[in-house]
Amino acid sequence: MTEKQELILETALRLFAKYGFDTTPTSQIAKEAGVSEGLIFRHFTNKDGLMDAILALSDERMSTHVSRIVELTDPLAQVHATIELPAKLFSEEREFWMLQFSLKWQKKYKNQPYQASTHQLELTQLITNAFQKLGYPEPEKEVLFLIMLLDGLSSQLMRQPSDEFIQTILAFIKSKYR
Amino acid sequence: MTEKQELILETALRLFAKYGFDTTPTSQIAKEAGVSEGLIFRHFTNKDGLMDAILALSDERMSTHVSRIVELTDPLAQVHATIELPAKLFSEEREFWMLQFSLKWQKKYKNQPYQASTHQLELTQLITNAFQKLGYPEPEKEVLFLIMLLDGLSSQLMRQPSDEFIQTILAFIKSKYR
DNA sequence: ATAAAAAGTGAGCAATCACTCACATAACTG
DNA sequence: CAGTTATGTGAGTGATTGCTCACTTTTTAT
Repeated sequence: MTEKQELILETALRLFAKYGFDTTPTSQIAKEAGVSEGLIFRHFTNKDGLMDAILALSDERMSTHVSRIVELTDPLAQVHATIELPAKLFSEEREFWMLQFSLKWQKKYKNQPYQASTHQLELTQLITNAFQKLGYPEPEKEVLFLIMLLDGLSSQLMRQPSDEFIQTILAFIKSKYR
Repeated sequence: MTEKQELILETALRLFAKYGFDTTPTSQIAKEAGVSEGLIFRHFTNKDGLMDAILALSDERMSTHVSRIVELTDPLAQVHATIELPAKLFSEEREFWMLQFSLKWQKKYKNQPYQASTHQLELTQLITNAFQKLGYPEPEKEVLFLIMLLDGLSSQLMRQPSDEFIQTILAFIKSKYR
């Protein structure tokens, strides 16, 4: 990955997150990245290719986070770590994950990111087992419940990202699982 | 509201929900509605005006649903009715509400629909009181929790709209509040 | 050093899109 | 009925956009 390639990806990510994919012209990406427009197409074929490259990074990063949760041995610790995941994602790379979540609603990339990825499935399986070990009578439904909750949490985090708010709500959610 | 005006709105709604606002040309709306393209602009000024007209309907419809919940006297019944709200919205007018939810993530209409409307606030207040009456120690946090949960539920409903799934998950959620 | 491959440029093209406008028809109004 | 307003048409326009391509510069390989 060239220095300019990374620069293009970073800029595209920032602009896509800020203005949306369809409303961000490749000319603007080139301008703000300080490269010629043609270079974008040389490296990423077309505008969709740019998005695909950004999404490929999503999988890598998610993989790291999930494997850290898998490493935990205590099932309750796994559940709590999962609850903390959205806030962690947003604190580390806000724009990147905001783009991910906004994409969930776009038809084009419906089968790509966060939601139905291998890691999502792996995590679901893990937390199902965790709930089972913790003695919950309906672990599958419990996981679905948690997924929905964290989905909504992500949505809240995008609007109200103050540290105080995050800590309060995380503590409250965790208090429901002990 | 003319017959053709309604036809345009319906068609625009369907196409916006299916393909997204930015990627739906006004020419296609006109074509599928069986009217001339110029008529769209005569009635709705510009493409944004079309969207605004659609969003104005959102407020009306939500108002009906919220006032029905307000009319209930039992606080637990209010909570349960709120839990059923997303599924109700989707069963009645799927495309319409899908568009609403997808819009949440678009910068342009961030201050418009579902989320921060008067009715959202009214409902939040109502359910806060309901939780208080039910003896929950932290009613404000409890409401936020429920909002997030229902947000995530909406997201699930869009992907997996089978009746069986909906009934199962609704029953499970409601079993948490009694 | 030289050739070949890769990286980088930017003017320009074809297509698309939101929107206009001159005009036609239909619906009210007195 | 005549006059006025509202509704409806669709070809045309200017601006924008994704993308190409002929070309230059830099890097790599031998």
